[in-house]
Amino acid sequence: MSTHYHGTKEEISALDCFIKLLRAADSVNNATMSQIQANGLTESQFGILEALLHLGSLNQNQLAQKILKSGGNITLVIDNLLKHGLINKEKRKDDRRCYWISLSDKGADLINKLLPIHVKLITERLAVLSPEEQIQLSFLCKKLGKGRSD
Amino acid sequence: MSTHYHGTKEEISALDCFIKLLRAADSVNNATMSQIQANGLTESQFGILEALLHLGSLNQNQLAQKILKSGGNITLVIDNLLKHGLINKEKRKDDRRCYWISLSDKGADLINKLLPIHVKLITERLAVLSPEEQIQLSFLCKKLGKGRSD
DNA sequence: TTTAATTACTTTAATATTAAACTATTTGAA
DNA sequence: TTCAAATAGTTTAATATTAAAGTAATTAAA
Repeated sequence: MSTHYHGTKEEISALDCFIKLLRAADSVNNATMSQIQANGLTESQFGILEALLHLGSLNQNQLAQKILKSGGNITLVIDNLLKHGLINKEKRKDDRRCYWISLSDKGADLINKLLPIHVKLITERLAVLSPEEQIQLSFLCKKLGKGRSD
Repeated sequence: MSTHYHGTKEEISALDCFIKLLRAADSVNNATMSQIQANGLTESQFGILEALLHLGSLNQNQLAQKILKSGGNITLVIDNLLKHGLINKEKRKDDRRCYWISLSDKGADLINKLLPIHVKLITERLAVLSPEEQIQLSFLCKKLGKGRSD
């Protein structure tokens, strides 16, 4: 257990920071999952409903960029949301390559019901940090996110 | 686009912080992916090889806890690593419910080759933060991770 | 010692996820 | 105008992921 790779101070600090970052993100995210699952949704499905609520009708490409998933993935998740009657999908008249994806009444009801609880869960979880600490964390994360390759 | 849910200041701050946290974690993580994929591994496979290098032989339960995945998932990923000849799996003599999972020579060579590059990629990515900022971020993330439900 | 509870792992069914190859449509350039 | 390139979405093949139900082995309790 001590023959393997050992890093410099810089590397140890970076790795430590990285693993804590992953765990923290995972941890807060997990706090929202039981709510979502209890309502028969997956995380991706919830993400799409949320985007549609905030942004109105979108095509699949726009959704893919919003929730950072591949086009093929969106096709499938949209399909599952359709099966559950939570969204509408209609071919655009002005560009027949695209579809307008929008919330159905049922979908709008559901996401409007879930979102306040979702926000509350996240807020409670983040409340272990003071307002100043939250601003600090946002700042540091923003800096890290800058290197995005998409 | 303005009929939907609007939160309190506290909620807005928490949501903003949360989304940035997710994006940052995703972003740094993605920086390591091409290395891993270019060597024919998935992220989970890499995680298991890494754990085995650091900790020596483990059973599947221990691996599941290490990489925070379900037991069923471990069964599958172990199976795929076996197909690639990267690990060994042998029934324990003292407890025939368990298996010892360990690195094969091929697996050890691979992870020993990849890990230094992996560490370098993460360190470079984290270098946008000063040492003090990294300590700050670790501290804040640790606080957030405390609420883990596992 | 026999049986009940626990533990380790597997299997199944459903969904997710991606890259890559593909179809259909639109746009733009010769 | 015509055809090449770009764009939107689908499909396929491979892997991941989980919860829940199932099998096998061990432990503990009656």
